[in-house]
Formats: sequence, structure tokens, C-alpha cells
Amino acid sequence: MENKMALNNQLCFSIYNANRLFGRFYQQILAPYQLTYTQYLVLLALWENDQRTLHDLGRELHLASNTLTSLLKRMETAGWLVRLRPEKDRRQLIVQLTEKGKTAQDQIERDLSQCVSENNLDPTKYQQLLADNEKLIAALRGIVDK
Amino acid sequence: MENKMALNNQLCFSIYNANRLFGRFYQQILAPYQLTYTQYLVLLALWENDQRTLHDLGRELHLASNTLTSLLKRMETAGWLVRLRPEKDRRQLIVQLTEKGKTAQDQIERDLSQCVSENNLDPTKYQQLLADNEKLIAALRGIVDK
DNA sequence: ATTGATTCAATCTTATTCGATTGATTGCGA
DNA sequence: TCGCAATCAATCGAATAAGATTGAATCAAT
Repeated sequence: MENKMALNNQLCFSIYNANRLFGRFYQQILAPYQLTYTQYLVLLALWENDQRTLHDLGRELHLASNTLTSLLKRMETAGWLVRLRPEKDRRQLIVQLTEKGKTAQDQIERDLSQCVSENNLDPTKYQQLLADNEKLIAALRGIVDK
Repeated sequence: MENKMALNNQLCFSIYNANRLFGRFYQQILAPYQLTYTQYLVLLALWENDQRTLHDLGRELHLASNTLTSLLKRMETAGWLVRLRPEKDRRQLIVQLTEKGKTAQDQIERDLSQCVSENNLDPTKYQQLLADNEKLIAALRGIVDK
């Protein structure tokens, strides 16, 4: 090991690059849908649990209203979802998928699995890296979350 | 495995979260220096090789002028570096650390190693995760780079 | 030497992130 | 009920990212 502080020995830099590359990877797949990477993450969350509040969505994505408000407005304009004010508490905002948002799931998952199989990504390594990353995240959360 | 497409089974989401947490982690350490995470990456690159062109810096950081130009201008304003037009090719931009930029290295590295040791991050796991992540990056580059 | 292609940083626009504040709405205690 | 605290989404400002274009400077081939 030459230099411990060298850029290429920094895990943060490695994660930084991996994140940007995932962005480009999904951009290729999502281009036909005019969806961004973050917007796709919102759809993933809604495909699991539809009709939830901005607050609840933000809890899963670790995003607050400063990011989500404009993100969701753009997705509403694009027709993926609708934003509703519930009568019982008009401070809240309910996010609900449209038909377009619901039906896109099948096609996008097909596009993705095709791309993954074409590129021979090893499922075992994928799961191992995911598990290790989650441990890192837990450690980081222990440090940064007050 | 319940749902392969669930948000929490997505490696991209795990990387996305890890990246944001690293941002917050470094933000804590870098706050006294008024440096952002990305600006710290620029300093790391310059501590290894000072006096290089924007182009060369961008090759290592995988960033182009659209991101680097304003980033470097802010860092020049803050006194970390100077931006110079070389006589021999005035299209280029040379980036050079100031004394402030050079001398900050020791203190920041001390702050970092202290924070790492306080939080018992395992160096072996760190290296393993780094190596695995680099493999992922290589695979992703194979897909997204034309 | 002049034109035409190439190489650069800079600029512009759009989309996140995120700390901080604002303002509307609700709930709760006196 | 009256007022204060708490809870929300929305807004604001700054800093990345990144595709696309621009314009200056250089190089190459006539």
C-alpha cells in the first residue's frame, strides 16, 4: 500500500463513483420513460406501498420535503402520480400512482432484467456486496445520526 | 427473499444511501474548514499531484468542465488554490494549490484518522469492501461507457 | 499563410441534495 | 375557547452533476 490517503484508496470515492455509474446505468434503461434515477427510486417505493404520505415516502428514501416536493411535482406533471390533500389532515400530502405509474412497473422490470442478464452480473456477488454495504451504512449512520 | 425488486434489495439504493452518508460524515469533519465533500475530493487529488490541468484533474475525478469550472472558482475564492492560464496553451487551465491548500492536508488527515479510530472502523473490512466496490465499478463501466 | 477540424474551458439548463426558514394546519393544555 | 406548541409541506439558497452548446485557441493540411 503506497499512500493510505490516495484518492483511489478512499472508500468514499469508490462509493461516489459507483453511485454516479448507477445513475448512468439506470439513465440508459430509463431514457425511453423520461425518468431520472431518483424518480425511479420513488416509483420503486410506491410500487411496494402506494397511497402514502410524502412524510412516509421520505422516511423510506431518507429524503425530506426540501427534496421531495419538487421531485413529486415533476413526476405529477409527467403523469406518473397524483398529489392529494387528505380532508382529515390538510397539512399532509398523499402520493398516489396513476395508471401510467402502475402499468410501467412490468415493462421497466423486464427491461432491467434483460439488461442484467445481457451483462452477466453475478447474483451471488450482488447479494454479498449489498450485505456488506448495508453494514457500512449502519456504521455510518451510527456516526452521523446524532 | 420476498421481493427481488423491493427498494431495500436494490444495490443501487444501498450505494445511493452510502454515498449520501459519506457526504454527511465528511461534512462533519470538514465543517471547520468550510469545505464540501466534493471540494475535499479535489484537494485529495491535488495533494497527490499538484499543478495539473482541469482536464487532467477531471480525468481522475471523472468530472468535466461543466462541474469543475464553478467548483474550482469557488475553491479559488476560498483561497485553496489558484487558476492559471499557461502561456504555451491558453485554452488550458492549470490548477495549483496555495499555501493554505497545501498546509491543510496534515490537519485534515489528523482530524480524519482521529474520527476513524474513535468509531472503530475495521481496516480489513474497509479494504475488502473497497476491493469489491472497485469490481462493481469495473463492471458498471463496462456497461455504461459506450 | 489560410482554412478547417480539433481541443479546451466556460456557459446554460435541468435535476437533485440539503440546511434553514416559512406558513398553514392541527392538537393540546389551561 | 384561547393560545401555544407541534407537525406538516413548501420555499429559499447554495453546491453539485451532467447533457448540450459556445467560443476561443491551437493544430494540421493544404
